[in-house]
Amino acid sequence: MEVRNDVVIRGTDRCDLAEAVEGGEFLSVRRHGKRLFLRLSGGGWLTWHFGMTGRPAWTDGAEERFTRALFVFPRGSLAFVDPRMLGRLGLASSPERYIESKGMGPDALEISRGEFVDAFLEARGPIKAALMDQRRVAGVGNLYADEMLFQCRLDPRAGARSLSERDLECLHRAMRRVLRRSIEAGADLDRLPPTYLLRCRGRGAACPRCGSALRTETVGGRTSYFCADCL
DNA sequence: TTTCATGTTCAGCA
DNA sequence: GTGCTGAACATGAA
Repeated sequence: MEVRNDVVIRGTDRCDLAEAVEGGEFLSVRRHGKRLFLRLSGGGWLTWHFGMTGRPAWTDGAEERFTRALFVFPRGSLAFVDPRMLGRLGLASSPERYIESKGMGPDALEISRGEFVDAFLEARGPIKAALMDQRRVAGVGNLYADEMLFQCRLDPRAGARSLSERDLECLHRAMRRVLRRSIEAGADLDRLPPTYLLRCRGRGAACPRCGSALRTETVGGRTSYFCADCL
C-alpha cells in the first residue's frame, strides 16, 4: 500500500494500516450508509469513506491525478482518488463496531417503514436536516434529500414535527425509490428519469414538474433546491 | 478574481 | 440535551 497524502488516513496509524493490508487480500465488501468496508484476509476490515469527491479507481497504467492512496496488486492498482481529500481510509475490527462507534443509524435501504416512521416522529428541526442526519438514517446526502422531498411534495424547511405519518411513509417509499434508481443509473444524473429534480440543479433551473423557477435556500447548512409552486 | 460545492466533524453559542 | 453557525479540509468549476 502506498499513501500519497497522509490526510486521508488521519485517525489511523500509517504502520498499522500497511501491516493490516500488505501481503493480504480483500475477501469481501460491505456497505452501510455512505461507508464501504473491505474484509481483510489478515483479520479486521478496511473502512473507506469517500467524502464529497472521493472514488475508487482501478488502473493498470498511469496513475490518476489526485490519487491519495494506492493498493498495489501484482497486475494493476486500486486507487483512492479524492481531489478535495475529504475522504478517509481506516481500520475497524468489524463494520458493526465501526457503525456503533460513529453512532450511525440503520442503512437507508434496510430500515423498515415502521422503524423509519418511529425515528422521524421524534425528530426536531427541519425535515431535510433530519433526513441528512446520519445518526437517524445512514446514506442520504444533500442532493438525494432534495429529490425525496420533491417527490413527496414536502417543503425541506418544514419542521419534522409537522409531518404526518402519511408524509413519513411517502418519504420512506421515495427514499428507497430514489436510491434504487440512482444505483441502477450508476449515480449518473443524466441517466435518471427527466422528472427528477436531481438533474435540474444549477443555473436558472426550472421545476421538471410544473416549469416554475426552482428556489434555493440553505437548510441544515446545505443548499436546497425546491419548487415552491409544487408544495 | 471570487464564490460555491455530492460530506463530516468539531468548537462555540443560544 | 438540542440545534444552529462557522470553520476546516484542498481543489475545480462557474
